[in-house]
Amino acid sequence: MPTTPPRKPTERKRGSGVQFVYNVLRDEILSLKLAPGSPIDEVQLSQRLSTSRTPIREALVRLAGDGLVTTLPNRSTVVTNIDLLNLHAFFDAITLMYRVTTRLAAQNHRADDLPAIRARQAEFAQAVNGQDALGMIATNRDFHAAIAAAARNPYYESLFLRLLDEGRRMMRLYYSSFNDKLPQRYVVEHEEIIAAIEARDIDLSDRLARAHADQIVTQTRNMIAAERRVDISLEI
Amino acid sequence: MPTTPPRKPTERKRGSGVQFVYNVLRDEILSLKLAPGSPIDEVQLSQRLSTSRTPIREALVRLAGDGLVTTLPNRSTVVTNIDLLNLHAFFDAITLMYRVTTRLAAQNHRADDLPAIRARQAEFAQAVNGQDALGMIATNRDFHAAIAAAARNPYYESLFLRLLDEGRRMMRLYYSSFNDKLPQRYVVEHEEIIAAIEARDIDLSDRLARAHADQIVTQTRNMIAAERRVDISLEI
DNA sequence: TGCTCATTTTATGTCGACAAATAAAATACA
DNA sequence: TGTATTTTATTTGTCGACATAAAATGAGCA
Repeated sequence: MPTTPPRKPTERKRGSGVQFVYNVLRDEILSLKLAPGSPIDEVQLSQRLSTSRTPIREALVRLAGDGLVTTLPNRSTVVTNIDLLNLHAFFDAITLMYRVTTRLAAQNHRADDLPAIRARQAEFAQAVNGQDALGMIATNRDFHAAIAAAARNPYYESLFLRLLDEGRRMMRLYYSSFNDKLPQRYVVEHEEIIAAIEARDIDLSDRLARAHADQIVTQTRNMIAAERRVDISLEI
Repeated sequence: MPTTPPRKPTERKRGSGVQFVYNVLRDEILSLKLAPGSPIDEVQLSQRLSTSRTPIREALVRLAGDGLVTTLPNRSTVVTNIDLLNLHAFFDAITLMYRVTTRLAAQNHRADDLPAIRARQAEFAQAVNGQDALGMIATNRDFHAAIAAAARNPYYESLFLRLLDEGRRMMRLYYSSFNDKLPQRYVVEHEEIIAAIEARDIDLSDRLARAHADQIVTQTRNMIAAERRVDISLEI
């Protein structure tokens, strides 16, 4: 992948400018190519993406709505940094969303939802088999996003997507301490979840989702704790 | 209250323009002064609020992030209309948020949270005693928002606020069929909730919040059903 | 009269520029 | 040398204008 986004100097359809900027920035933020806390220079960005400041600003406002950037009045907007103080709130919320979306998917899914979910699961399994940790994070997100779509509740879905993105950033941040032994266990759990959804077993779906979420939360916690110990030992 | 917003032709501090426009539009949308589905003319708005189109657009983007307006590409942005198809999803989500925020408030509230909550409850009781239905809706929102703030989970809080606002619009929409006998019952339930939070009784808080939410959902459902019958009879 | 296509019109998306506010630098002073 | 104050510079917030896309209008024709 080239590090510079694909662009042709002044050829872009009307109306796609903002979307383009939004997508580029969003991707760079989630992939930590833009570090948390780093300031965003509007002029520099407008030059890099060869557009005026107006689409940049609009994209930034949207990203601020997503919580991905923070706008300081009259000062630079910065990439929202990951606060380790509210970790508990994050884990609590994402666990609940895992459960609720899976439950509702078992209840509300329609005929063509399952193929979509299975397709995401196939990509996930492929990433795990290929020992592609970053790919696993992304495909895991897509898998659960597909389930959330089948749950047919846009309120839960939007919060869940936001939390999954936040989790993706966190995972990337602490990726260095990943042991790289990607657990086949997650693949199995995903399969069980699919089966429960297909059987429309709401209670089982809930229990599986809860266990799955606890798994992920525990591993993430361990990752962060390990990294923190390294930080501390480096500080001293 | 004057129907035109307070403004002085060209005197406004730098940076407050967007916030001002955002607040005015938000209030007008939530109070149904701007009807759901009605288009928003940027030029007309810029003249009415005596500002340029740029702050208007930025405010509209923010409102779109809140789900209060919907932007149709290359076409007018319209006030998001209340879809009665997803009512089930709405009630499901708001009930869960009532429960979760109350639970967590019981668990996480600090010393100065309760006075704030009690202040909102006093306003609520006053609105109920004064048979001020619209005031009751607004103060009820603020009461539960205060509880959500004490719950110390920004993810739940933001979703809950969004749902409460959406509910406020729905209530206003069907206000005509309100019986105007404002139930003292809600005041009592609020008092019980406060007591449970203060006692840090998580299970009781959850049960009370659930019952309270069911009350509100049931009444709202009845209101809508009654109004719908009227609609149907008018159509025939 | 009714339908299709060209034209006009209206409103949005984007642009470059100016003004104000904050940060940075430079100067004055103790 | 260190601190306070003025000056400069950088960056954001706002503005008016132009370009373009979709809707509204009107002309042409069957």
